[in-house]
Amino acid sequence: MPRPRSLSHAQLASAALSVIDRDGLAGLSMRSVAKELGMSTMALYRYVDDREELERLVVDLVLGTVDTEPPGPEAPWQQRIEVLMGRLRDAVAAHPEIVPLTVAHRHRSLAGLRWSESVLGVLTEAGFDGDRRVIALRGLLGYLIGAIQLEHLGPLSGDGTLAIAELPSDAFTLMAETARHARKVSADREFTGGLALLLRGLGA
Amino acid sequence: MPRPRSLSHAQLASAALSVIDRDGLAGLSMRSVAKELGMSTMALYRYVDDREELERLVVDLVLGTVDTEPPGPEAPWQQRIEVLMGRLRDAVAAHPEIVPLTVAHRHRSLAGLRWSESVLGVLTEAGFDGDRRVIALRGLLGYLIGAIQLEHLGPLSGDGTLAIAELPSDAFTLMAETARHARKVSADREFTGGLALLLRGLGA
DNA sequence: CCTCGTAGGAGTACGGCGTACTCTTACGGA
DNA sequence: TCCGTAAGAGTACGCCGTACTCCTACGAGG
Repeated sequence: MPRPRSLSHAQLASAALSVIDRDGLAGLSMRSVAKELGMSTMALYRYVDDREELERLVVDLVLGTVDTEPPGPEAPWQQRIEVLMGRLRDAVAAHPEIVPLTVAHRHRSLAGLRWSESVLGVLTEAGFDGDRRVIALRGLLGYLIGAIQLEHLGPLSGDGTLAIAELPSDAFTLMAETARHARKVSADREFTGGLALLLRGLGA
Repeated sequence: MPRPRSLSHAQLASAALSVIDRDGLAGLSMRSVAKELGMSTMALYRYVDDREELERLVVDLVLGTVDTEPPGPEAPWQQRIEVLMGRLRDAVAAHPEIVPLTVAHRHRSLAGLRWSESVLGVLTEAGFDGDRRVIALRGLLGYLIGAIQLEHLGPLSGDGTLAIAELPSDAFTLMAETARHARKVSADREFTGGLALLLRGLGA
């Protein structure tokens, strides 16, 4: 057969990721990625059906870096899950701009599914099955997605905390007070603290 | 002063919401909203700085419908919070297409802040303060945002469950099994089940 | 070694988007 | 009645994703 492909999906994805890291998610376009690769815009369509598939490749690239091997089985299951959750959070935190992409394409990413499978493995070994296991996984996933977005797209912590602290404070007494206090709580402690609540609930 | 405004922000927002309900979020544009109102595209900019502000108005309109009055103080605080969470979930569920908008503009919506203030009120009456209260609010908010997105934008429940059930099942044994089982768990039970975990953790 | 089919890649073009800018028009106070 | 002001229309620009056409470089079969 003629003309072997000169580009792998991984190269394409990492070019897109470079664009995102440099110019933000808003800077991502078929044109900008093509320029990054030194080829014409339309040539990208030899490798990808549409922009959505390109985005999925980026998500796969990032989620592919997380180690899905469940941590040592001698540890308590709560801690094993905490490690898995933390690894995914860290991988996304390395490229915060892709947060909206991970949310949109999570369920179509093989790497993401591998991670879920791993979490399910730990849950199963801990004795979860049936409805309880479904609810546990969904609860963890929901918290993970929501917490990551709170962390990277908005207050309480981060810039937004300041905005809230400037509200008409007679109508939002508690919000103002909490926002002020939140500035002293690190994103790490917020994440693991919330997760600990969930895990404690799972254990009861 | 001349030419009183012929449109209120609420009218503008509800026109935009009509477009979204009819044509989906992808159908929302300055042009489509202007057409809905029978006016020129650029006239919208007399009422709104840019598209982002229009989106924020839509979020405010929807979140404005939730009753933020905390339920009766005689009830246990877990139940009071569950009611508040449920009300917000229901309001969003009435217009599922706006989910991405609520996530993006949540922290700039007055109605959203009112809701948070109300949750903080319940938490405070339940004895939470300082770091614990920050973490409780963030945990609840994170779960709420994540769970709503899971519910409306992807698997496990919904169409995606089927997609997962068709995976190479030797590599994703647990995912396939869980997805199959998840079809028998209603979205309602998933949401309240996960929330119950969080609330149980808060109570310990 | 040559040739030919195939797939890679370039170029052009279209419709849609957000929005900056200019011009016209309808109103309310003096 | 007239005038200042803001409402609204219209036009245009530079992006976007992508459909389509054309040219070109390659590798296998003779």
